[in-house]
Amino acid sequence: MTFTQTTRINTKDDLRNHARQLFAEHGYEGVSMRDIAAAVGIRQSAIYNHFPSKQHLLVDLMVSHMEQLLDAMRAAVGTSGTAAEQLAAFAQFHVTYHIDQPEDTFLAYMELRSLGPEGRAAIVPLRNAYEARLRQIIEAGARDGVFKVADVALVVRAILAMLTGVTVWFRDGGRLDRETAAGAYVATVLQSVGYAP
Amino acid sequence: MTFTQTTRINTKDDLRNHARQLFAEHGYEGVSMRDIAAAVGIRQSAIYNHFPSKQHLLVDLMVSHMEQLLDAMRAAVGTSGTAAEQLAAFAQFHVTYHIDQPEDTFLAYMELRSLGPEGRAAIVPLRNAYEARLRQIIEAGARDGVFKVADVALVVRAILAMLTGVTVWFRDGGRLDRETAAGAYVATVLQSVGYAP
DNA sequence: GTGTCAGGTGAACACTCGTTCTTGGACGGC
DNA sequence: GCCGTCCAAGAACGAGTGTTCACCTGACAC
Repeated sequence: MTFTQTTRINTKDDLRNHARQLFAEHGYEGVSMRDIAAAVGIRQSAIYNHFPSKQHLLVDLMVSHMEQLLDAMRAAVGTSGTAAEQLAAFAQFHVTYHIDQPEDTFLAYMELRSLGPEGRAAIVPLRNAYEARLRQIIEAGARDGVFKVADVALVVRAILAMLTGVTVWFRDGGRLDRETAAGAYVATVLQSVGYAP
Repeated sequence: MTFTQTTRINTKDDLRNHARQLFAEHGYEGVSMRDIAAAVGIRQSAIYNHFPSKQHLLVDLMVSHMEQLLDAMRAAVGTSGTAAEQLAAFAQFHVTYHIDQPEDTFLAYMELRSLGPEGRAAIVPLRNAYEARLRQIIEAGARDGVFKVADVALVVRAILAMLTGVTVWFRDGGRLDRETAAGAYVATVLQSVGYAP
């Protein structure tokens, strides 16, 4: 008596979505294949028709997130404008993207340690490419003398940590709305590189 | 034939130290009582002579860390000096403390979600007290007009996230030494609140 | 109608998990 | 010498882990 077996539309995407949410909430190690299956409404064994292992599921989630993040960032920041404009666009993008996709981004920054060597090898270049774009902007501003930074690599990491931290406290319906929060981060980032308009 | 049974000096501290390191490396869920016991050189069952449960071990670690952090911060920052001086002292302290105790601090910021309600109830007030001190400093600087901040609560969280991020990349023997890194963070933090000396 | 097949099921595998319990040796106080 | 305390060992508990496998079923192509 297996009724709804054929009413499923896209089990693979359902698995991705529920796994993303559960991993973000309890951590990779804290979620079992049975938990994920139960959330989707199938049995644990059926997951293996879509993903060869739990680890592959995690890597799939993290890689696709990083690719989307990278593409979206490049589209949002562009290549024209001053260093200050690009930095503002970058900060604005990073904060709003992280507000809109808190689970994905939380996962990407927290579960690197749950990745095996092959998974890490897939993620690290994508992260580096993302960081490299910010580094480019900071370097351009420093070269032009509009930014004052003590150490470029350190400031790049400091800015990313500062912006990503938005996921920890931001809640829809809280004291600040998306735009106000993003604006405050943009202003803080611009000040942090010593930009005086 | 249990030879070394009595040669143990302080098993409880050994447990704390090894558990701290293992939790920081693999996450709370990723470490078993057997792992911890093996690291210390005893059997799993002997752990329960010192801690009533794995959860209590985690709470012990996190609470004692937060208490030490809070005490050390208050000693380092003091209560005299201008807002800028206090902020510089705070940033300097936070970075060097996190560089020196990376496991403790990583744990404290990552494993809140592994805490049960009673553990969370013990930690949250300590975290709040720590944040509150930084908030005090920022507010004083903003009141005096030497700091320009878009939103005090947001900037407090932004600064903490930025500074805590040092644990992700800093390695002893790397390109930057402790003092250089801490100095760069101090400069970046002061700029981020719009302080112009 | 019949064959193919993606995608379900349920049972089972071999572990590992946190925790409990009984046992026994070493030790300081009396 | 004896006793209570501390703290270790080792076996066992029931439950949960990721994964595999044989089997079944509904939908679609021809």
